[in-house]
Amino acid sequence: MKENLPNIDLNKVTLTQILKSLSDPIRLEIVTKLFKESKECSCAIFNDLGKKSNLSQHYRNLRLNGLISVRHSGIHSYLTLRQAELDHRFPNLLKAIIDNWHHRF
Amino acid sequence: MKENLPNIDLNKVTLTQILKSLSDPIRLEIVTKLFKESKECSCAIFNDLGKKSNLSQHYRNLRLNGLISVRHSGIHSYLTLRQAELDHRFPNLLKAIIDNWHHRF
DNA sequence: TCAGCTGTTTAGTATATACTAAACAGCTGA
DNA sequence: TCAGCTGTTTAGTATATACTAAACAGCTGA
Repeated sequence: MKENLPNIDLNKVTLTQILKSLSDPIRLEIVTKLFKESKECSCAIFNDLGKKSNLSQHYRNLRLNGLISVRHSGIHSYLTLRQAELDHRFPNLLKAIIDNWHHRF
Repeated sequence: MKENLPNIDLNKVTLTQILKSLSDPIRLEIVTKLFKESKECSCAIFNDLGKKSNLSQHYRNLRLNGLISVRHSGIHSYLTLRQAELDHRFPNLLKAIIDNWHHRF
């Protein structure tokens, strides 16, 4: 049984960490997709964004920077955007970024 | 007479460029200070943030990513946050980031 | 005129980042 | 049981980044 890693304490996550994490197009895409789904999603839905080994590192980055939590169940991994917690620590930030997602290119 | 460089066309600036530029603590500090002053500022007020050669590169980064305009006059350079234009292209983004500036560390 | 000022550019370095390929770990249906 | 699946980790690479020191450009007051 694969252990679920504990969530990062958001009180230790800085604004610049969040901005840097989301300044990568693939990570921004993942987070935006999770936001729009507004529920836990299997990693499988992101496979069109790149190689699995690369995506896995982006999941790790997002987890370590407090943006997502990761749950392992059976063969799959499931990602959840930590939206409520992020809104609590960084009010309006996530929404403002995602609302401007259409200018990502 | 030193030429003033033309401003970057904000329509060509992407969301990820903005986020990456502001993910650096020094640049975030400069932009926040310009926001709070809400007027053109001499570079001199940022000299406590680091070496001049390094700061100059950060000014360049901010200019190339559409965040500031730079005016040269006599011996000094003056920086202006392109707030209205940024708000037009990226609604609410700048404010949301600066409002969370206290969590930069 | 020119010493001394502000800010920029250049060259160089150390570190971080994004990516790939390959090996790997863990799970599950046949 | 085990082949084949999903996703992770490791090793390696190419590029980007942040920084410094030193040279430089342009301006100006004495």
